[in-house]
Amino acid sequence: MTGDKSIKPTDAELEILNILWENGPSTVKFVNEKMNERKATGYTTTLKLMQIMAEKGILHRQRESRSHIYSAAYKKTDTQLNMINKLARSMFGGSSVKLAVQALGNSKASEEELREIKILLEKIKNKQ
Amino acid sequence: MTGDKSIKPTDAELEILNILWENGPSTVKFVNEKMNERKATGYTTTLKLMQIMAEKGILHRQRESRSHIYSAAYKKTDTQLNMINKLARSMFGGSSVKLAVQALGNSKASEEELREIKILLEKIKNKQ
DNA sequence: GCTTTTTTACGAAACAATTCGTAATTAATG
DNA sequence: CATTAATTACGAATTGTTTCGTAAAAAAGC
Repeated sequence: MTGDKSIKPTDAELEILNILWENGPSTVKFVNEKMNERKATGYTTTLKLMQIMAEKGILHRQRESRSHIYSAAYKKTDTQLNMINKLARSMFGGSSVKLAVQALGNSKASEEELREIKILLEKIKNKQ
Repeated sequence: MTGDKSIKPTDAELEILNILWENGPSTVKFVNEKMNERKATGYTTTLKLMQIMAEKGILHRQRESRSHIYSAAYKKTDTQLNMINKLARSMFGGSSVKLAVQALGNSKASEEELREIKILLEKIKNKQ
C-alpha cells in the first residue's frame, strides 16, 4: 500500500520537503540557503522546523562530522498520492478520478501531455 | 477568473462547507446535526466555527426570525479548483496536468469514467 | 590551548485552529 | 408578563505551527 496514514505536512514543512526531494540529503545550512532564495527565513527557524519534522518522523537525520544531514522519510510520489487522496476524500466524494477530471478541465494541456494521458488511459483500460 | 486568492478552508471548515454545499443555506442547528452524524461535536463548537467563517467571508449570514441562516460564499467547484491549484503549486511544480496524471495513475477508473475523460480530452484538444 | 566560527539545543513568543462552558438574547407558550 | 426553550455571543483553554533570541556545544584556525 501507498499508505493512507497521516502524512499531512504543513505549508512550511512542504517547502523543506521539496528542497530535500530535489537536492537529496542536506544540511540545515543548505536548506536554509535554498529557503532564502524564495523567502527570508532565519537559520534557527529552519533548524527548529527540521528538528520538529525529524521528531514527527517526516525527516531522517544522521550525524555527519560537525553537522547533521537530513533527508525526507517519504518519497515524493507517496506524499503526492497521500495528498491527492486526502483532497479527493474531502472535496470529491473520495473519487480521485473526479479530481483528475476537474484538474484536466481547468488546464491547458499541451499536445504532448494529451498524448501522455491517452497512453495512460490505455494502460488503465488494459489493467481492468 | 476562477480566482487564485486565498480560499484555504481548514479541515473543520471544509466539513461545514460540504454540508452547506450539499444542503443549501442552513441553520447552525441543522449543520450541527449533520456534523454529528459523522463525529460528536458540541453545538457551540459548530456555532463558533461558523461565526468565524462568516467573519472571514467564507460564509454569508442572514437573520431569519429567531436564528441565522448561513450559506457558502463560494461555489464548490471554485473551491475545488483553488485547492487543486494550491496542491499543483506546492507538489507538482505548478502543473495541474501532472497532478491529474498522478491521480489517474493511482485510480481504478471505470469504463464509464474512461469514456468521460476521453471526451474531455477531445474538448481540450479542440480548444487549442 | 585560546579564540572564533559554525552548528545545535532550548525556550518562549506570536499566531491561528479547535473546543467548550457560561452568559445573554430572543421569542414562543401558557 | 413570566417562564421556558432555543439561539447567539463571548471568553477562555487547548493544541499546533511558525518564528526567533540566546545559550550551549563542537570544531577549526591561529
